[in-house]
Amino acid sequence: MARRLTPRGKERRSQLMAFAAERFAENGYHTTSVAEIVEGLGVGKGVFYWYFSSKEELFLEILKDAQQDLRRTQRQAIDGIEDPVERITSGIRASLQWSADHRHYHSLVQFAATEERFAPALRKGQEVAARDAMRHVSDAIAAGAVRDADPALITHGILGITTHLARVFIHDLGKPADEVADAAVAFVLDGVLAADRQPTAA
Amino acid sequence: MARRLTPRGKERRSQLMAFAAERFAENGYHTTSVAEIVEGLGVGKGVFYWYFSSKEELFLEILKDAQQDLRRTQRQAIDGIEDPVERITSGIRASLQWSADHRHYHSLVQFAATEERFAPALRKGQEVAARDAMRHVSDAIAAGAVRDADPALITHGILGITTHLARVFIHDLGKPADEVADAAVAFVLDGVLAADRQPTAA
DNA sequence: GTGACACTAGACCGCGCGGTCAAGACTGGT
DNA sequence: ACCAGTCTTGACCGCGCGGTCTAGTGTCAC
Repeated sequence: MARRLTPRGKERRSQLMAFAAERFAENGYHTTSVAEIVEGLGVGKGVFYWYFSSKEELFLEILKDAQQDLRRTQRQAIDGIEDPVERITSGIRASLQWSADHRHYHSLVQFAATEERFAPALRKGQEVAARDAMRHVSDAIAAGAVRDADPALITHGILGITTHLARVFIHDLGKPADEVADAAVAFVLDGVLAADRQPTAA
Repeated sequence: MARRLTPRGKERRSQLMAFAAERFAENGYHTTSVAEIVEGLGVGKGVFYWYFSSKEELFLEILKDAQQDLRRTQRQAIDGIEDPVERITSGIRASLQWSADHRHYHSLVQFAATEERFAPALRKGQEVAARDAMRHVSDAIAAGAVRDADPALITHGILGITTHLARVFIHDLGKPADEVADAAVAFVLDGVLAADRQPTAA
């Protein structure tokens, strides 16, 4: 698409994306019709196709936006932190907080993975994120702070814990993000740190 | 539905479920039409609606089947094992092996979670699985083998690692299930075991 | 005030979908 | 041999979808 947009136009576009994201997350992509989206905003169908060339494009745009936003949040969170392990834990905390603040994003991702035409775009963003995280893991291993195992496996173990706990405890059960973050960090560190650990007594 | 089925009928029904599961996983639920399914099997449309009252019912049936099969596999894997920690690790290994043997199931689950009308059925099965696993975690905590934290958090941490590693390394990268299982178990145990652990040296 | 263009409305279109149905073929029990 | 009931065929239906298009209206630069 890419049109010249006045401030008013930008506002409309954002409205459409925000509302559609909510509906997609709630009801699913296919079950949410373009008609439903424009009706929900009380506008005509022409508005939709002025800003997006198709429903598919809208979805991809929402996905891209969310991935960029998460990445920006993570970068800000670890900015200025030197210790690689702290960078990792801060990243985890930031991700979980972001998850709590953008609840519908999870469903969108899950859906995108199930359809051939959305999977590539999704995967691309996730690979970028995984590479970011893996760099810190590798740094931590090099510094002797994390046990010397395949960084890819460690990284994805961390990502797995983080996303799953986000879904179950933040998304579904509504627990506060910081509590879940504490638990996630504890789990990850005790599985990852090479330093000694006190046994919890028998 | 529930019809009286002759052996021939049961065979057809299985064919339909197997083929549909493959197409759903490959292309998505909505993008796979009933017409496509029956054409793929070279039969008429009436066949489909003889065995299933709707496309939706078919999907739920596939989901239920898979969940039952996984659960059966897990039960068999831990049968006769006493030590709760070993039960957990055996469960992890069995799950990952099952994942490798039933690659398309993952996509189905991911999709089911994104649509209001499938989510309940999915969640129900997952809660059963989580409760199963949690019992062993609680046993392990009681035995002093696992550190004394919220069993739900520990359990879901384990499930998160397991499913995520399955998706990335088995599903996407095609690594052998037993290798991934070793890594998953190592990650989980070092994050969970209360017993002493040797530092990996600095 | 006027022209240029960003923006909006909503009737309309064709397609392909999920689902139906009437007619008949196959199969096994008796 | 026959019948009851399982199984199969494929033309058909109506609906609702994504997407189009025309006739506008709002807005701002000059």
